[in-house]
Amino acid sequence: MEKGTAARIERLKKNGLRLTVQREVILNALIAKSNEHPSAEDLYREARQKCPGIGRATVYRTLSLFQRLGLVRRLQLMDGSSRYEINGDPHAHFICLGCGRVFELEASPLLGSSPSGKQDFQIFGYSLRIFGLCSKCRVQGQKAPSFDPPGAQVVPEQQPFEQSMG
Amino acid sequence: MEKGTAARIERLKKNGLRLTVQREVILNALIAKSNEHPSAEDLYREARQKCPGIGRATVYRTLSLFQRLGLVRRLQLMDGSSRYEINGDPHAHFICLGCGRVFELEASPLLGSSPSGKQDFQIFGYSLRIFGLCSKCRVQGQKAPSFDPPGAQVVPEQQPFEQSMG
DNA sequence: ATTAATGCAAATAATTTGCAGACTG
DNA sequence: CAGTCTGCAAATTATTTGCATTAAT
Repeated sequence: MEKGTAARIERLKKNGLRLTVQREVILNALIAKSNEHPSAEDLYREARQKCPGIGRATVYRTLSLFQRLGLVRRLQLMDGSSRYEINGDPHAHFICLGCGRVFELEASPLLGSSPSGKQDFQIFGYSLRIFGLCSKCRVQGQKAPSFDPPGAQVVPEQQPFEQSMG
Repeated sequence: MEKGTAARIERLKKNGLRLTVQREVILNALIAKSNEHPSAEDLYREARQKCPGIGRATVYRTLSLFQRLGLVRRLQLMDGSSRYEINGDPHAHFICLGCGRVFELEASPLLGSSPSGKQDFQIFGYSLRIFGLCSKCRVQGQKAPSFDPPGAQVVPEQQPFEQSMG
């Protein structure tokens, strides 16, 4: 059994949910691949290795369940697709617009104070995604693309455009 | 012509793109509805008022174009759907898990320092979404739901589950 | 035994694409 | 005019759902 599996299965049982082969296989796939931030499809393919008859619907249902249990966290990419990771400490993500890889930023570089007591809102959680180019995708000495000013959430597609207002 | 339209149309022309009725209508719909954070479908319906023959494909293509031009910003909700807003100053969003409304947090309460010089990454932009309940959706005196610890990106669905590891 | 969970296939939903014709510069 | 844009409809993609069957407790 993979590391960390036991406590998580506990959480299933505590809620009167059943432990099935499929759930265990998906959980283990998640644990094994968490830092690769797999898609549902990735997990489906991985799960199939151990459990060939498993269906996509089960993977989606299980991921949704795990999410509600707080076992996994869903991360949405800019293209609308979703990636999953085991729910550990909250952290920010760096998403490379070049290769699409997701990096974890342990220290949450942007976070000054914790999110509480603001406005009239009751805050449960947050998602901080930082977009840019990783070292491999960044060509040395190349200047920052002009199409994507800080604050914009732009995915480059075909040719970048001129943006200056002047 | 709506306020702010002129400068934005400039940006179109600067890039050798054509100004069409459809683009102008969509731009104006965006300017008018920006703080409601409309969906593509919302904008499609709005655009239809002024331009009945417009097709959804045009709305999507135009939004994608405007995004690449830096005119609009796309915000993804937790259910995977997208909302759009005119690209002004970068700011955080508060997304109410109760009613689904999106609020702007001008001051970006979580942001301590600016995102630069970290790791090996070249940072273009970021997206900070905070999830919780707005004042209307929060029942006075009701305790925070147990299903969603800070850092998790969980949408409540049906019954919440117990999460404690103990 | 009960009743939740699964697999399949069909249904959704949101968005994208191919293409012939319409319109802008 | 030339080339960009549009509308339509069909195609994609990711995900959800209905239902009969299987399996966990």
